[in-house]
Amino acid sequence: MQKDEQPVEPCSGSASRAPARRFHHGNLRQELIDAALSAPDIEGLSLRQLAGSRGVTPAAVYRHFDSREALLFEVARCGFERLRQRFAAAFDRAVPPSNADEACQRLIDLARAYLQFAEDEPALWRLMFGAQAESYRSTADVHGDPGSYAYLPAALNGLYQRGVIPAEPHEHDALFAWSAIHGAASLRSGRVPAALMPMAALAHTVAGRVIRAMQHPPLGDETAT
Amino acid sequence: MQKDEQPVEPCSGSASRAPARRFHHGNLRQELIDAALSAPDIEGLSLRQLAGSRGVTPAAVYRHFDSREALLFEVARCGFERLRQRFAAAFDRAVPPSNADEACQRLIDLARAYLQFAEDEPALWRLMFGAQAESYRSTADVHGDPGSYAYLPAALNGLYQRGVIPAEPHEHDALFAWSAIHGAASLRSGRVPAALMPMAALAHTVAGRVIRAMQHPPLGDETAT
DNA sequence: CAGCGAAAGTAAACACCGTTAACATATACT
DNA sequence: AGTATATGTTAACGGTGTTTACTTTCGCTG
Repeated sequence: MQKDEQPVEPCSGSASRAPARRFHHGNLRQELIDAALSAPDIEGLSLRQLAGSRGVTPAAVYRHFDSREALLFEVARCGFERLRQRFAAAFDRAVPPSNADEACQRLIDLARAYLQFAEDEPALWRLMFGAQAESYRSTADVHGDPGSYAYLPAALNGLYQRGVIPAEPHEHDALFAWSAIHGAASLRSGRVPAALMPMAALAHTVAGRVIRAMQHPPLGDETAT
Repeated sequence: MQKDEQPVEPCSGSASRAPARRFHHGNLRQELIDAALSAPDIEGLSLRQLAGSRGVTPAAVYRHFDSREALLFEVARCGFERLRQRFAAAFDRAVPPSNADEACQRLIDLARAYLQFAEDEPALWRLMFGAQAESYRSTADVHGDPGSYAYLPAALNGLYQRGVIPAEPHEHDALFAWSAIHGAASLRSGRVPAALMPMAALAHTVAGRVIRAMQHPPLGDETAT
């Protein structure tokens, strides 16, 4: 039950202008989202502060969103859109992969994009995948939006087509790959010292091992298909 | 700057007694922790409700904790202790591993314990590893407490000693294994349908593939050590 | 056993929060 | 011009974490 329904919007990005304007300043909804997007602690944001930062009363927010929750939901949607764009940029670097190395690199790039996103926008990342995240990605797929989830299976398929992995990838393979990458990002954004391994190396390590894991039949099933 | 400093306590477990007692009911601190431990949404808990549920005034809480945050911190500590106990139970089933299969099984059991914990106590899990978790595990290692983090490297060492994996495990190996398992738990406690794969199968799949990944040199480094 | 200090509770207040209802104003259309 | 609507404001409600000042009980020591 959203109140505005603007058709998705490019999730702008240019935030923090002068808050002063008189009565109708015509652009509040997006300004609120933008301000939230660039807050150091999105989930901890107070609706009143947020409104105040745009030079507006708390109640004004309710002309554009049903609740604080609904606002954060929209913010999360923008986050997923940003993530999708990063995936697209990383993925389209080499489509289709012309050889095995390129197919591998594509998965590595995907992992790197994911990890980099978590590092670049930790608050947004926490909003999207954190504790209460379920409510913010309820409408969407595992990734928040089916569009961005499609990249991973596609990358795995590329590995299969280029002969890097012997078997056509299953759902389990995607789940495992996704688990490893997501887990790495989770740990990195948590307490694991970021300096322990540079981002690119981490992406390479994780994606590389995921590939290695898929190159052989599962444990306890030595008879390959 | 904790106020009580009771020497760790076994993190009891027996919760929810009758709230009625007069003035000094002698056991409040632990009762508060226990009540929080078994709340459906620990992070969303209101200090006032919590106090009320134990038949006590909000201000009484401050005789035992510096703040709500400090209370949740103690709750998280209990969570990490419970997790450690589960690890211990899973791990000690076969120490030392007498053959390769047992060494593998040990890692699988560890993964299973981790996943099972996330499923059994989702609220506690979210508190420990969720959005604001950093503040709750600040004193501890990646796991919240060095004791529980030691199990994973030990299991990997077992794999090496039994010849399942060719190279002595590095920090990277542990990080990768931990990432995959933690990621799987994260996704499962999130939106990935739990019914997609039964717990035991998931643990087997994830741990199995982690092992497979470690059985061969990293990508781009075909020359084994 | 009396008395006293510390421990552990209460009561009342503060500032802040999300949310709502009633009201005010600027804009857009006929 | 005049009105409907979108978009603001003001004031209030109940709930929150936290503090301050006061009160009661426990445990000790003379």
